[in-house]
Amino acid sequence: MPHLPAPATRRERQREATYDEIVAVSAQLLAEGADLSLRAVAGRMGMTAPALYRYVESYQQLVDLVAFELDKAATAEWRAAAERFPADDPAARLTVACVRFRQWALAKPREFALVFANPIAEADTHRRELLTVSTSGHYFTDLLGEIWERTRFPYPRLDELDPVIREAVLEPLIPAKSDHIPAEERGLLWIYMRAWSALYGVVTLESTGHCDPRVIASGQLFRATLLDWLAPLGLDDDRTRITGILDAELARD
Amino acid sequence: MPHLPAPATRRERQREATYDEIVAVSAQLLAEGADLSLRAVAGRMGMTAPALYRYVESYQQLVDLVAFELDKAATAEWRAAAERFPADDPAARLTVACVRFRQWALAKPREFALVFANPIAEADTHRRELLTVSTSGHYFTDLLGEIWERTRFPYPRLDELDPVIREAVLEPLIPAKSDHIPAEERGLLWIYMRAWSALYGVVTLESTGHCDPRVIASGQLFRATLLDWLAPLGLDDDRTRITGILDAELARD
DNA sequence: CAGTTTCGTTAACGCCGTTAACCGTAAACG
DNA sequence: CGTTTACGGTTAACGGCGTTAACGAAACTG
Repeated sequence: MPHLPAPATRRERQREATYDEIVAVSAQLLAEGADLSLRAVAGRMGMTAPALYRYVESYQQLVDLVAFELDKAATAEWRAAAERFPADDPAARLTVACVRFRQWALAKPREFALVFANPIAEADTHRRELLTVSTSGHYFTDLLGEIWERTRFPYPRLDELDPVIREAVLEPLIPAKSDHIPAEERGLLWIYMRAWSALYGVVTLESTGHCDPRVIASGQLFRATLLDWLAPLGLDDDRTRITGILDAELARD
Repeated sequence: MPHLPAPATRRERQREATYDEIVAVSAQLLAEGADLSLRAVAGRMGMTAPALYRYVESYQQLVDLVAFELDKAATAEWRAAAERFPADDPAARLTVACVRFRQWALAKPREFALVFANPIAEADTHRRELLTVSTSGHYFTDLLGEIWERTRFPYPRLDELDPVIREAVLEPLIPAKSDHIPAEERGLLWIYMRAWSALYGVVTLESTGHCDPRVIASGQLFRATLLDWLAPLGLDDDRTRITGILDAELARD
């Protein structure tokens, strides 16, 4: 689905194709356990390394590009899996998406590290921007919003929030991100941050392996973390149903 | 405090000193923002890179060694700060230790990544061992145990735990770790894992910068995460007092 | 003292990111 | 249409990396 109508000139089409190939080859390298390097990518494309500098201005930018695309592709996978449940059941969808997120992180720890554990320096504005356009972030935020529309779970009013947090939810770094949420409801974003922090924590812990492998294999830590969030999201009534979906999804490998 | 009485022979003493210098120089390099490399370490010691192979069998092992020692040193710092509160106030000590852990992670993200975000492959037994001897892990476990001795907060009985988790808490990977906890009380370790996962999550999120910098600066995400754990640890009565300590410690930079 | 182990050296291999100089060809333009 | 420009590639080279091999001196051991 080409959202950009038609890249007009032939050169631009070719260039776009080369970008796609760079990403594809990079993903392939990572999947094989090799490490991502300009020379390896170029080599597999039948080019020499310096040629890649026509497309990317540094190794770090290649990493960023690949990370962004991996995030996009992975999110599409989770979304597809979640859509086994109807659109009016966002709680079920979020459950499935979280499990798939974890399974992706466990199955592809190198990719996960690239996308989610890649350190971003304080000053680096460019990479921060990429972060705020994160596809997965948008998806999880949307699901949380849809849940709220149904359960109306409580979230802090703006005047209850710490001033700095208030500012941060009112004017996110990239405006486009949450334009659709009216100012009075921005307290929702605080819930999102807190929930994301919990999810991120347990998944990163497991994906990087800083944990007893048996505990990881059991999935209990992840399960318990997710269940803790049913109540805050107003899903107490759905508890047994969601738990069933969660366990079924975990069992699916 | 040399726990090994006297390294006996002169050679062994020299060797030990060289190890210490390797670690010291490595820490120095990291602190300067340079990256850790065999050549850089060797160079600064007035040696050539291959010489380091007499002490370490690979670059990864150098990283592990340095990570272990950084963890030890950092834990000593947090412990020293926490000991501003008396031994019979483990809740206050844990609060301070957690804040100091976070501040260390924010001030030295490279060191934090080395110690806590370094991916450990499933199969790699050697590195797993190092992990289970983690100094910081011991310290936090101990503090949690001391809190339990006072508040007797509830934890799952062994027969309530998932069988895999039961096995994991009964026979930790390295036995020496929690010998002092009687079998019936091993459910405590489950609480430890859950709390550690939450702490690890928010600190990793902040340290790697995958977050709005203003949110990080405010410390609110971290604060909220910690406060959520007061109730489960039976510290509801101490809530205002602990909150005060937490805020004071956060304000201390 | 002779023999052996320990700890360092130099040289070299094959990677890596990055830069500079160069060149054919495809697009853009008068 | 021919000319010019800019794009997308090349080769060569620099400095840095982890790692191995061959070698030597100095320190311990009997």
